Amino acid sequence: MAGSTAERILDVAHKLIADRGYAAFSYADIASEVKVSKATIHHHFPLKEDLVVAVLRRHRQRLGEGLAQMDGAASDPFDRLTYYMKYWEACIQKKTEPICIAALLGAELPSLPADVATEVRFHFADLHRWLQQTLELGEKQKSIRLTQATSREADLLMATVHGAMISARAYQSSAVFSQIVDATLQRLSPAAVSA
Amino acid sequence: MAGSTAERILDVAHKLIADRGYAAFSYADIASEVKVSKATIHHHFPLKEDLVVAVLRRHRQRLGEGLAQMDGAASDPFDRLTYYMKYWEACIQKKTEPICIAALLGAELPSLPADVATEVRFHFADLHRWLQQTLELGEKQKSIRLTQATSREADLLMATVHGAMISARAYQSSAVFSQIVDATLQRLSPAAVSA
DNA sequence: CCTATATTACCGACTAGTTGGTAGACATGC
DNA sequence: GCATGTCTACCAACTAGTCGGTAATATAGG
Repeated sequence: MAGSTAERILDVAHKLIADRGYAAFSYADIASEVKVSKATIHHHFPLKEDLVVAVLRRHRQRLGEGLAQMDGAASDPFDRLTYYMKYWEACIQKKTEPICIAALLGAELPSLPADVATEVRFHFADLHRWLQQTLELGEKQKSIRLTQATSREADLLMATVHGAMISARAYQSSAVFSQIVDATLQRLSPAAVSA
Repeated sequence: MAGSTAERILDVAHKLIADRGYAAFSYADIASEVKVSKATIHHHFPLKEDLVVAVLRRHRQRLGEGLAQMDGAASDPFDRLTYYMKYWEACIQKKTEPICIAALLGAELPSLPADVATEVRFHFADLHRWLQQTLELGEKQKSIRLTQATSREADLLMATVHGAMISARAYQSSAVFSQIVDATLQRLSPAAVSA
């Protein structure tokens, strides 16, 4: 029950979006869970688009903060990537955030309202930027081994993680995700060329 | 206008699912496009679940036929994988089938009716089986280079392709998909170890 | 060949319930 | 007084799904 009503609405909305995507959750669902009336939700977020955009903005801001924090905590770019992936591994395992909502909404993109779609694309751009920068630094410092241009490697990495989230859903197990993360990190590690 | 009414319904349903996922398309959408009444669709597919299960079954059957055909046409497992990926690349580029509906529905899994979810998981299992068999054969014949057990490599491959489909949506360009496919094939190729 | 009987495919009109969204009233606190 | 937050009550539009009925097409049996 922590946080303001608006924040609790965002929390539940985030959870429901992660579960069902855009179309399959309703204001009524949120209302019953947050224990406020539907009208209250409309007071804070007049349109469904507004609500989902707000959820995505918060998600994107948190991502930005998290990545910045990671950049501060770990000097080695390889470690940064490791932390990023292990963070998601923990989320999926503990089911606190079983999938990245931007990945889910990315799949549904053609049917999303324009401003929601824009916000989803911002997330992809943000994540791509961080991944590319991290890979580039790692390549310079020789702590990451690449075979493609950093931009392409960033795309490959992002796709792998998103796909792994979906597979974890399909298999109803976080093990696939862990294995894919481990294999990916091993591929990027300069140490173990053939172990 | 080719095919029976039931087939045309399945065609449009498949297209709409690929666009919007499960919840965001309606019988009315199909009715207006196929130019039959809603009641007609219910006549052929009583429940929405039935319709989507039928779409998935047909999709899975076509996949099976396509893979079997590929196994017959190409003796080299590496070529088979190449054909598989290039097939999707063409679909995405020409927008004939902009995404694998099983991947999209995989992301929406927690909110799907049980029998639809089961059918989605069948698709994952089928594809995994074929990938693993192909990788295993390729490893034996030394036409494919792996660093993990074939089952894990199959999971990695599937996740990469699915994630690449979502990225293509987000970037509104098939280029990302092509690049990811090329990088992946290069990684699996035994020839160019470092080019 | 010619009825009688199913079966299939289709439709307009309907139902019960849900959807996102609105209007207006009532608190609470600055 | 006025802004903020919340509520009940409401709405039009849409949802999946049903109903009763019609036309056409088989499939019989005599």
